[in-house]
Amino acid sequence: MPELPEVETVLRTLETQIKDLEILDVEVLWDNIIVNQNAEFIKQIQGQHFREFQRRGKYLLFVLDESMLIVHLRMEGKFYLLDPSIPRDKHTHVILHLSDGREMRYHDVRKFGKMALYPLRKDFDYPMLANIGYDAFDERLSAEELYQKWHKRSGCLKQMLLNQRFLAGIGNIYADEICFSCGLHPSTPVTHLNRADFDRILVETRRILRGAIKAGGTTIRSYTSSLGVTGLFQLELKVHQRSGKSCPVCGQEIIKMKVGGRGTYVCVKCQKKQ
DNA sequence: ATACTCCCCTGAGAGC
DNA sequence: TGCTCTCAGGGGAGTA
Repeated sequence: MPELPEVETVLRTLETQIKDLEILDVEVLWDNIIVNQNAEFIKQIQGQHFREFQRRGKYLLFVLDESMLIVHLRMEGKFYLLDPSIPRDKHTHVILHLSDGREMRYHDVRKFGKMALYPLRKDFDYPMLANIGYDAFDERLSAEELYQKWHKRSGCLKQMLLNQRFLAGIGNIYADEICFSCGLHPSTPVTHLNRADFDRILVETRRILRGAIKAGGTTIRSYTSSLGVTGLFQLELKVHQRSGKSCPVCGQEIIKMKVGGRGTYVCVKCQKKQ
């Protein structure tokens, strides 16, 4: 699943490919991908150009001339830039016809992805972003604030990392890696974490996400090469999807368990529950 | 306000 | 071999 590093990779790759191109026309082949009214979406987006490329958490933000196009890839959303002569496959749901003659195709096996178009505004108060907090790299986000907001809440560490309301961008893969890197068991109740733990969590979160961006993201079944870009961070994963293999630190066998209803990988020797 | 559950979808893998 | 069943998974909507 594309998380912050994969979304960042997709965004930067697209920027080199489609910046300042015009959207001539749009075909929507599966209505539920579009959040607002289809007819409106198609009418408004025609004739606009891709001007700026931004990201907030796992959301892609495309600044057009007069609108903001916001996309969430969810589980398996991908963009392909292809020549129109290449046959469309059955998982292609939205097609933007670009002024350089190529098609920008939104491809999504699960059809979970979403895109919406809103009039451009400076305050970023778009409905689709209403429930997400600071991006993990936002300088305004501090361990102190995270601590204040979280340390009295119910739930465990992994649930906190996956919650996008305060800290946005982490998904299942990086949540596991962050927990491991901090030496904390993912099911540790948040109330058991102290102020120093929050410092470490935020530092490790940023370190791991930065490393993953540098590697071009993680390529697993649900996130494979989009736009010809294949991430390599899967080679650096320490616990995620490594059940049965040995912990790179202590050699203990990594186990898979459920935490907060999510498949979770953990080294129970390095990650003691607190 | 917070905390659950359901729902959207399809393909992979298990079980028979 | 081939069918049917179960499950994963981000996040919004609805409900307690």
